[in-house]
Amino acid sequence: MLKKLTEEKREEILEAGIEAFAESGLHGAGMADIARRAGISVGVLYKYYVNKEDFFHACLRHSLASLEDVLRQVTGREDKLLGYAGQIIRALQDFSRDHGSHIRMYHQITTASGDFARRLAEEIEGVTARLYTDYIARAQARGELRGDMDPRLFAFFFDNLLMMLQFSYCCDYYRARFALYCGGAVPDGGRQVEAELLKFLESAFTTEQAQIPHREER
Amino acid sequence: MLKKLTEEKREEILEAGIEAFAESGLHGAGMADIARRAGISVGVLYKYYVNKEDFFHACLRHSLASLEDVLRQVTGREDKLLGYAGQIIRALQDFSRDHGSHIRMYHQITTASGDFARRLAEEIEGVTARLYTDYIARAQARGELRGDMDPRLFAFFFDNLLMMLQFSYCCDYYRARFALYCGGAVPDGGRQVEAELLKFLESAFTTEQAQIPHREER
Amino acid sequence: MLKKLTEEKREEILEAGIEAFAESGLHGAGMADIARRAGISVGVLYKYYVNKEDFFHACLRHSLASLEDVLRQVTGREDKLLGYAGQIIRALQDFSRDHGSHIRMYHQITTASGDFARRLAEEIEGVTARLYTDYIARAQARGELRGDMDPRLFAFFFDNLLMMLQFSYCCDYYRARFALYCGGAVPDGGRQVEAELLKFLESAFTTEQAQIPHREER
Amino acid sequence: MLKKLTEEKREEILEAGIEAFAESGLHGAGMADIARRAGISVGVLYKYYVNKEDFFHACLRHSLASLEDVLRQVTGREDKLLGYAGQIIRALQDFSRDHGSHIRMYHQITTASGDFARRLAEEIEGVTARLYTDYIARAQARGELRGDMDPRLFAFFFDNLLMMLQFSYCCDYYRARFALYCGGAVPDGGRQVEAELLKFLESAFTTEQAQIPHREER
DNA sequence: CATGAATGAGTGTTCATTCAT
DNA sequence: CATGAATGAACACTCATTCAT
Repeated sequence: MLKKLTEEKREEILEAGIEAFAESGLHGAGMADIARRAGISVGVLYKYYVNKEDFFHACLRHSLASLEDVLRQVTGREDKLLGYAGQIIRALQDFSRDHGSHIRMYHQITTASGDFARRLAEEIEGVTARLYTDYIARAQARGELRGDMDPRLFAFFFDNLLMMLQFSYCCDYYRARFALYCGGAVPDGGRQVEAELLKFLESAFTTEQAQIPHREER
Repeated sequence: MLKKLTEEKREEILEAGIEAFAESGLHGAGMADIARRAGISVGVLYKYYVNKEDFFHACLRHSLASLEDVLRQVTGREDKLLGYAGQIIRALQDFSRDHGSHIRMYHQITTASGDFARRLAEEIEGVTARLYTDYIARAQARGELRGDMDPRLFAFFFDNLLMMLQFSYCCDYYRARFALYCGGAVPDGGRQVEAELLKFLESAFTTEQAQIPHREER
Repeated sequence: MLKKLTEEKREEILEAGIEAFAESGLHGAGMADIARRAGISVGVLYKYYVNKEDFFHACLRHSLASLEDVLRQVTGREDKLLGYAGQIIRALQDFSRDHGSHIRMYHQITTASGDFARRLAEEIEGVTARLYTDYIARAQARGELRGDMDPRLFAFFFDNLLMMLQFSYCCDYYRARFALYCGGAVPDGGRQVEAELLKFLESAFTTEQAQIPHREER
Repeated sequence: MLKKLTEEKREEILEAGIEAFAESGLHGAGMADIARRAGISVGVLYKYYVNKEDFFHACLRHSLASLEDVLRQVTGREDKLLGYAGQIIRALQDFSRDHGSHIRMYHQITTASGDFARRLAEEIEGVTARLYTDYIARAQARGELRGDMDPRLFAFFFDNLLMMLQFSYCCDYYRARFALYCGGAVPDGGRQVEAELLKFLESAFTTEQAQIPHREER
């Protein structure tokens, strides 16, 4: 669709869009503002993208591509859980540091509703959902993880913790919330957070409980 | 701030606001729409609330009050972790079912930025952050929980899992995401999710690891 | 649809719209300009009319109503052709003088195309087309008009002459064109034009030709 | 004004312009669209024509040239009214069939206003106005036409009927209007319309009335 | 010299907020 | 007091015109 735009300029425009959408959401971001950030005129946006929604999708696809790049490097090498999780955590921490606005945009996207939300969720989460579920199921089959868990739900919990970690690095609200727990901004480049999260995950994933405590109705 | 409004009408107005903000966010929700939902005129809104932001804050305070009611009932009785967590989970599941729009509004709020975000986070998360951190620290001191953990970070992880659970019950995006993991909507009234989450938490919180695996630089 | 607007203001708004559409056409006229002419804000227009096209149709209906008022007064009393035509001509001359912008708007409408044009033509011309055709057919049956004519086509020619007369009174282009024929603006309040047009029509409608001249292919 | 363009390309560009102006009017037609239709770039348009209005005038002059060609062939041979009118009608019918967009453009032009309208009217109608008025005056002097008419006004009525005929062949609105009178599209290549119009004209132009009916004030 | 990408003022439409009734 | 009509700034999107390549 793009012809004369250099790849560089194209990226600059998309990054400007991602920043705007990250700050204000799909509805709140203004095309004029995006153009100004990117150093172009509104006309250019409408030359290459049919409308705001189309441009938004282009930003999303652009961002997903770089996210997938990062994940590909990690998920190639099968590993023990701790190594695997540690690599993913550090990869996502890096991604958060370098592409905070992408994470913020994803977070904005989670406020979507209706069928639009469903399509976005599938587009964004589909890859990791399968990735994590499959890995965990395989590791469970190999006997590396506890047998008494539903791999799908545990994968879900795993991803939940990772998502919240990213949001806590990038989104103002979650950063403030993190500070409430730890009394300050994210410390020491995330080293300690990483270590504690790994502890948390290792125990959760590997320690089988003697028996499921029986609970009657609430 | 309110004078002649009956308490009943006041609640109706605030609930209408919460629903609107839950659907569309602070910026997206329309004052005229809110007035229509509440069966009043816009004039009334502006009589009792100076502007949209002020009204939004009133909605938030109203919602926080009912959330604190729920939590108070649970957190009064000190308990073993499993019992404690189980009670909270079920309380939040109930709250999600009965007040989905409140949860969705909280979620919308997490997209705030700047100092506004900080103040909101403190207002909303302050209570639970202290609650969870203190409980966990005390339980750890009693020797009920593992000693090799940072109680603040583990409280943070604990709250992360609970927040995501609530969003996964109430917000369209997270519901769709949950379906990607579990191949359908939230099942059996959340019984199974609750059970698995408790397993996850119990192991994470009680099982001490032999040694923290040493990791060099990324 | 209108509630608080006085009938007076409503008319003022519609007249402002008619003037704007008369000058610039449906596409060329600006809602902001119309609001300014009517002494209101754009918001009012959009409160009472869903969009520009809807407002345009309201203007058209308003204008057609006043046109039909004028025609009703004339066409009630059946008359000999000359009296009938004379009355219509004078009524339309009056209408042109008092509601020039309406005529100019009709003229703008004739530039429509596609199905939109068809619907407009039926809405605007349907009444007069039937009126004239029926009158002429009846007068022909009574033996007052020549027998060797197709009443529908002659009604069509009759209406053509009337339309052009109105345009020649109201539209700048046609006024200038009229001046080319008569060396000045429309003279003496249209008395002479009326007299000559009646002569033209009377002969055309009443004089039967000896034989239709036979013509072969072009 | 044109330099390197072949005559062929020049015509193609002007025809593309005429079609666009015919469809959408001076204001509505888009320069980019015109360039696309003509298979050139917008830059070329602005190389040879200073702006849209200038280009529009070039289109108009081009069209007038071909219209004058057609009229010249007819009006050379002086003839009796019926033959003269018949030739003109058929010539205009042919022109309408072959150059419908030209007629539609003329029609669009009639929506002009102010001094712009005056200049256009003189440019377009000047020729025929003089042509018809002179012919009729001469024929009247020869005793072929009725003596009790104003040749200028009768020429005006004559041209009115011809203009409307052309519009009724080419413009969507007038086509629909014609259908209201005759219950369908223009029939049989216009043969019947031509015959009836000739009847109408012959009687109107040749039959002298006994006395002008005296009319007092309305 | 042709191209068509870039510009940016202008248009239709929405919505927070005010204020006459 | 309550109402909801009126205001007007803001935003998505278009298109005549320019100018770097």
